[in-house]
Amino acid sequence: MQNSEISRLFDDLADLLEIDGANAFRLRAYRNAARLISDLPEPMADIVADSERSPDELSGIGKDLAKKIVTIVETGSLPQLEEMQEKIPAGVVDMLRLPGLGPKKAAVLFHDLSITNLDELKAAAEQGQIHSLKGFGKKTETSILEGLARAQESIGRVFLADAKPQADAIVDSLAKLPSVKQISTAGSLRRRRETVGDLDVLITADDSTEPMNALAEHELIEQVLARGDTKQRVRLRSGLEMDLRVVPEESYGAALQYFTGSKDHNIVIRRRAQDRGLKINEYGVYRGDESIAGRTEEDVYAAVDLPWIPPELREDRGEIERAENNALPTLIELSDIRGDLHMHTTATDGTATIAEMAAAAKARKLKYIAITDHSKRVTMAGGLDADRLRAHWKEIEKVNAATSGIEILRGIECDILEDATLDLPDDVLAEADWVIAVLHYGLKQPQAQIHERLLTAIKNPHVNIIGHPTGRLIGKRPGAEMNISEILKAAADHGVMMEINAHPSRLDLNDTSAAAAKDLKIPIVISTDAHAVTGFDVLQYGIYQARRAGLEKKDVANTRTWAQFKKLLR
DNA sequence: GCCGTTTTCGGCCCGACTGTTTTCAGTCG
Repeated sequence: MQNSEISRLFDDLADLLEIDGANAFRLRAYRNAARLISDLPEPMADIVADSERSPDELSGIGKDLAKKIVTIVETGSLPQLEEMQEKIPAGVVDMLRLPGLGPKKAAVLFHDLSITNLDELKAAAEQGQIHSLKGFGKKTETSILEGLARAQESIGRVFLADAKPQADAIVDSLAKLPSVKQISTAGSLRRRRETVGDLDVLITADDSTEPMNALAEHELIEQVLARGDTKQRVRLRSGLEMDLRVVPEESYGAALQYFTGSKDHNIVIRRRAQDRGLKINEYGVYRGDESIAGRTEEDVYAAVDLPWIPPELREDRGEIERAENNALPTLIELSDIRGDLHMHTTATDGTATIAEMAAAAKARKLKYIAITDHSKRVTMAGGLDADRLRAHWKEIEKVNAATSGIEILRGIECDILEDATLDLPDDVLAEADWVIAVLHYGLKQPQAQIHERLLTAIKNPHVNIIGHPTGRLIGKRPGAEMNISEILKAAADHGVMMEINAHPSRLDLNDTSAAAAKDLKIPIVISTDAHAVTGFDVLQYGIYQARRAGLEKKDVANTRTWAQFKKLLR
């Protein structure tokens, strides 16, 4: 039982208890425990197995939660959760994903209208049954329908960061089988799209029996949905579905190219083949009946006179023309990154101290970090006013002086307020090493107002970068309305950098906007926004997004040393 | 639910906004 799975059970239970109207502090205890467990650097199962130790040695875990954790580790399930699931249908929990619907409203819809899933919710909203409920109105009804429309687009898609570890675990175990020669993921996961609909895995093997049996029995697999000689479809415990394809060695490259996509990219490639009197399918490249390529992807691309194209670029967004002109970028790698310039500590809503974050960053071979806690507007996080910020900076200086091997910079994540002023005065911002300006609130304002806010920040001489520029949360919230290219032009004019926030639910800027920023020669900074020492782990997903944008090492400012980086600051 | 303790139960980060209401509950971060 993984920490993430234990954490998930507590989060699920908290959702259900919330709809059930449980005490808010009890919920907090469950959610704290869930976060604590998922951030825990060692497996909870190890603590349970150790007779000298118990989960309640962790602050935030008491006798009751410790008992539940032991139950989960030993039996794989939590009786209280199952009881609650009997009481409240899963579809009611789904309603919480819609913006504007929280636990109280979901409970009213469930109890008063007997709505148990999103389909029934849609029908009720369309029939106008909702606006007459107490506490609801016309606007709520409309926003429910809008939220449902958006939720349906992203249904079944999960964050790359959730899908990839599962795919990797399966690939790793299948790769160890004696009969398996080659193995790779394909599809949107291989292209590192920010969300993934299902998993595709390709193998070459002498015989499909062993890998298919092994997959059927893999601990992550819940059910085999279909099985033939060359293709098996399974459902994972997480709900994701996966196709395993067994192909002959002479077709591996062709199949990998075919199943990696994207569809649009492949259409252009196949058209090139036609122009050359060739035919490409998942088995190979053919001239008439004769196979002329297919063993490797390089061979397939070479057959249409192209160099191999990195999967992240295969979206028919100009990569084929670039390949033809030998102008493909050398994409940035995780190991190119030298510093991380966005993170939080216990001063606001982080879980680790300055020193702990610095040590964790150093262990990841980073040479510099900026501590960028929240400004005072973010009250829930205990955001810093000028006095507390200056005291915090003193503390950072102290830790920096006492630490070797990594430079710790004094930063701030300063809110751009709804009235287009900054949350801290200029004389304070002027003292910082690094100022990130961000929108957190009022994201629904009209575009003109959003622009005014962003332009105010961009024009402020102390602002170095705009953090998570759109404020989107993938699959949940679309981000503020803006003309991003206009904002980027202003940033380019004023020497303001742009962030790719690496958090899997943000990845903001997205791939296309980051590519646009590159075209304007805006230095891009890939940041983790870490709120815990484990928060640095998401850096990889920021790199994937940057690769999809075609970014090279030189396009990303935090691949430089801090001394070099400083020269980019205005 | 947890914690700390004045060892038995009270306190636990909360301010702004929205849409509802006509003084505020629910949602958000």
